[in-house]
Amino acid sequence: MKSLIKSDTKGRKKVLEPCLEPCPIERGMRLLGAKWKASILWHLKDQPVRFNDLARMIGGASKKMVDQRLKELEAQKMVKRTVLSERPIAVVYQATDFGKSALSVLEPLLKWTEKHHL
Amino acid sequence: MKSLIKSDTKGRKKVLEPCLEPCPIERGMRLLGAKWKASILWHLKDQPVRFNDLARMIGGASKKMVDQRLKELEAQKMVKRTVLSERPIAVVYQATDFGKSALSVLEPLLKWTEKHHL
DNA sequence: CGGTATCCTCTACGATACTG
DNA sequence: CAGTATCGTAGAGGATACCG
Repeated sequence: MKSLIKSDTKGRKKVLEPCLEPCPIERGMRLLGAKWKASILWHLKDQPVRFNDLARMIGGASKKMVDQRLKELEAQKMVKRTVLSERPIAVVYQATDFGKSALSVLEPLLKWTEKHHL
Repeated sequence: MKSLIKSDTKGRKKVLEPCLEPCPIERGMRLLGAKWKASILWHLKDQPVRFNDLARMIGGASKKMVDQRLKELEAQKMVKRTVLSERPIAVVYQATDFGKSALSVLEPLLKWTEKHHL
């Protein structure tokens, strides 16, 4: 599925692409359905997590992917990035309230998946 | 995102690939998150719909895509295909109870998307 | 009508190496 | 540690034409 963020004309900052699909479920899926996205958000719901720790938690996703998804989530205001210290640099990510609201919306999906052993 | 169905060794019938991700939300998204999938299912929840009608309803998706998603949904037992008549051939698709249960699980996502004007 | 077949493009995703 | 750069590939997805 297509990425949601693009660089602006000069390649400077990242911009969120609006989704124009008429069906709201479809739009919702596009917003949250990217590979690893829900999983990443899930791991950030309870405590702030450092980048490499997160990457390790999501076994299977490369750092590049984790990074990319995190940037999307940040642009979507679902995740907040905090720099704890430079040199040695330390960064943590955590789900915002909005991000948590997204997760709560996915909770039924979680139950459903488990219930049917999928 | 990768397709969920593959041909068997001899290219005969289609087989459902199991998803091995540990996170149930992630798995759920993989099951339902493919492009157009939720949207298609949505249109089949109330009445049976014929193939071409469906393709027209999902403006933007090619027949090929609609066909592909329908086959996945069928393999997942979320949609039932019924041949009404040959020559002229007529086929309808409708959501099974299981398919409807999947939709009900996505209902909160729908509300959430609308509430936040996404 | 309900699909297939073909061709093509694009980009998501992965592996690896590297940097401040 | 927290990323970025680079490169390579598979396959998702689209356009169009065709078929029984």
